[in-house]
Amino acid sequence: MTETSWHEKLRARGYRVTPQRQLVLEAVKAVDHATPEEICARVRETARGVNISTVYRTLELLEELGMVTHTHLGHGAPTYHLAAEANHVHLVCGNCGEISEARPELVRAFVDSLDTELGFATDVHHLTVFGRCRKCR
Amino acid sequence: MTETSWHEKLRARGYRVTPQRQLVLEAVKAVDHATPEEICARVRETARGVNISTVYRTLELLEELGMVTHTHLGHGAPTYHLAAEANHVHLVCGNCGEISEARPELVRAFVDSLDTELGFATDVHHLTVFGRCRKCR
DNA sequence: ATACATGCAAACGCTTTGCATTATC
DNA sequence: GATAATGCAAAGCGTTTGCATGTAT
Repeated sequence: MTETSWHEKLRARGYRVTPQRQLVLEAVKAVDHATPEEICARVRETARGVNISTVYRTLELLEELGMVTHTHLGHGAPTYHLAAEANHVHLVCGNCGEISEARPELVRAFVDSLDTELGFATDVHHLTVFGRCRKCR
Repeated sequence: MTETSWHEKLRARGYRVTPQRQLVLEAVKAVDHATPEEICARVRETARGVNISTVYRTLELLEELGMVTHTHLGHGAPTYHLAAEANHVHLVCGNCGEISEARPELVRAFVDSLDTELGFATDVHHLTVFGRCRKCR
């Protein structure tokens, strides 16, 4: 998505283009798999502060617009990343905590069967698989 | 698992068999997919109270012993159920909130491929798939 | 000028922790 | 009797909300 097109997307829905919203989106691009706190910290490295509640409100908005998605990788805060880059699945090791990614091809058959057999449309972006990695099993 | 065998399992590890621990396990059996609060409430229907912090400590213990597992079905508190009954996968609709279950056969090929290709041993009990149900897509 | 967006602080829901008391072993 | 488990209350973390102020349109 180009710079101008998402500005228009905001305005078309009655939302405004603000520095904070641009900064948060930049931070999500820069720091993949970042928590709201981390995004807030990242913004503060380059610009004068953005409030944590603004970060939450902005992430909610960006998610509604389909620009970012979030995933729960552990017990704590969720992590956000660009929707465009979210075509993989996360594997989280319950023992060592390592987070790896599985290529989308590995998931396709599973997603297809949920669709054809149950009519369920999987949100692959949001899919996280817990278990044990090669080293820890 | 028989009544006596899990008592021995507790004692073998230096844990004690207490009324609270038995009540919490009974509640997990009785109310499938219950949150800690719900488990606490359920116990209070039949017995004199169990403190919420004891419920948390007990669920952690039962999970460590491999007797119960938990899953995050939404944004709120996790839900607990018997590990023995956890051979299905949860499908959560992000629109209407409906929670359904997929038979383990539908997941097997996916789990197998993660195993053979990446050496990752999936904890099927913990797997929750977010998306849109038939009615909401 | 008119909303919408922000910052701040307070409240929130869920969970964990410290410590004195109680109960199992 | 020794030690683990409980209850209680306070604190913790992540998140949401109300409201006055600021700012994009």
